Amino acid sequence: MLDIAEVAEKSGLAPSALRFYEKKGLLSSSGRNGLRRTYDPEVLSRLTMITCARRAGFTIAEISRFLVAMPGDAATRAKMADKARLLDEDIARLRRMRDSLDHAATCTHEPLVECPDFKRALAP
Amino acid sequence: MLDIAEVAEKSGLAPSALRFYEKKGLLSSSGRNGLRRTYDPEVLSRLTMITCARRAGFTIAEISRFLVAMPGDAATRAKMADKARLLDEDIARLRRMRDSLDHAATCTHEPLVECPDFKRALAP
DNA sequence: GTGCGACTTGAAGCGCGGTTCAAGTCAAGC
DNA sequence: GCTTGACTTGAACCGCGCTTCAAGTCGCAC
Repeated sequence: MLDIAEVAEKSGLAPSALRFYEKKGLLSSSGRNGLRRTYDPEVLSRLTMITCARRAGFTIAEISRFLVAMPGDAATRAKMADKARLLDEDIARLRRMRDSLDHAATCTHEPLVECPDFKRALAP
Repeated sequence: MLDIAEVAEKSGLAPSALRFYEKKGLLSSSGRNGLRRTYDPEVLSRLTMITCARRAGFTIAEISRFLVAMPGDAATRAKMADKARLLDEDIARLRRMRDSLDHAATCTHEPLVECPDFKRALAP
């Protein structure tokens, strides 16, 4: 069993964030030692997932809905597939942005914002 | 010349957002008709860029720094290249998240969060 | 000249994702 | 038993990216 400081250190999250996630239903401490939360080591992989999902642009509320999903929950499954398609669009957008930035870093247009290559890449 | 309502409609942004961007230095109205802002049609492509950059995760402050970049500004160029490399990481993360969601949509593990395939995809 | 309505301003408010703070509780070491 | 210090709580606060609101100003039609 881990205490909150250990989980914070291993997950890279602040203790306040862990308590915040618990209040929001993303996380549960597995028990208490007195007042103090104790955590099953398994929470670490859950936190990895949560952090990854957050960085992919999911809100706390979305993540908490997905984390309770069961195989029989067709509606949630469908939403996951929908989200995957939205991520496809995000990925395409980020790729264009990256290519524009790569171009911008060497382009000699003055001012940069007027470069036709730069603009074309961003406004398909 | 366009007025704020026209720019709002064509750009898909709220008039309040246009005023907000102007206050933050991302945008400038080209003049006034009395009190009212008038816009050069060229702002539309600038807004397209801004919206794209926002959706790629850039903050207002970052975008405004990039938009004033000149070819001679080596420091800003370098930052653009750095940002492009960060986007590479974001893109990789989003791809993993998308693949996990695609898997999750059909996986029969109970509960889903325990599926080893799902976890492996998210925690490389 | 007198409405009307779409604009103007600054200030306040909101949802998100937390952090910070004050006050209190508890386990462990002396 | 008493201190110490890491935890606990709820409430207040923060930065971001806007939106909303109240009060005021203007162009234009009548």
